[in-house]
Amino acid sequence: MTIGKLAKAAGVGVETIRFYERKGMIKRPSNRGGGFRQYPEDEVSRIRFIKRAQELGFTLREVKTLLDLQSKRKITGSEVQAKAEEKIKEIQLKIKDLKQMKTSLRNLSRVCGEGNQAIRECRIFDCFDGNC
Amino acid sequence: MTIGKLAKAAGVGVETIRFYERKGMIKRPSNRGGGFRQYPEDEVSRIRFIKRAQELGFTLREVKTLLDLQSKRKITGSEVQAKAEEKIKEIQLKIKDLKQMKTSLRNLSRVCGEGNQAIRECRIFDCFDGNC
DNA sequence: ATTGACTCCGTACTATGGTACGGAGCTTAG
DNA sequence: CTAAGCTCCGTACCATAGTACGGAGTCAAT
Repeated sequence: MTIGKLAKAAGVGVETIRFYERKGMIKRPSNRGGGFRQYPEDEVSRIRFIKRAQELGFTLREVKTLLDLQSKRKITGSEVQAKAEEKIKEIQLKIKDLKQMKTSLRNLSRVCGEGNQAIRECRIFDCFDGNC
Repeated sequence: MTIGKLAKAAGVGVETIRFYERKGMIKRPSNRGGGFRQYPEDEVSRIRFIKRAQELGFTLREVKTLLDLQSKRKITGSEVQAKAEEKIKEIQLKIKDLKQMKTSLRNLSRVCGEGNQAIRECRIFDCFDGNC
């Protein structure tokens, strides 16, 4: 498939794919005679993987390390395992932080929601400081 | 207090404060004769609020709307509440996705960890798609 | 064979959230 | 009074993650 088809199938722009290529996240195929990139069908899942991982809060740099795990075929399983465990720890921290945020926001919501009058006493600063 | 004192007290750089000023997140005082900004003590909590809200996943633009809510004294608590609830929903989705990803990485780790030989069959994409 | 759609490339531009620079003016301690 | 140190301002720069542009080449269909 051409770059345009790939982009459409993966739900991104053509330029995004060239951008990922420059970042070393996808390799350049260039089979077609005229210099046009010709991608295998399953490249779609690679792009989708990138987008999915991004949604989950990984930066492109981080996604690249995940992708590199998979593409180097010489490494041992325990190397992949180690990187995966590392990433799991990061994810656990992220979840913890997000839960903390949620609690703060709930407090804010609760305190501010009491009484539908104009606000006098909703001290947004205090809520975010953990004082309510 | 001068801009330097404020910056230090709030744990940010002087330039950051000028940046927030340009973004309309803090108003300019300029009491002192020589044109130097002279801030009231409690400006510190405003800056801290901005940093904290950012940590909680708000963009500066979003923080600004929260600050604007607070400075216009006419708004109802339910407006703040609604914004907070919206953010909570976003956070819950993120947590859900991260948990999914953690599971995927655990599977990846398990599958890849079996045998310390070179890898052939460890398919990271499949793991992220929930296929293992 | 020509047209229109697609692709090539480098470069420039966008937004976000700052950080750094440099020459000038102000302030304050000695 | 002088010198250090803080502040002024605009502007430029950084990383991240793309998006847009424009002239040239290519492909596919009529």
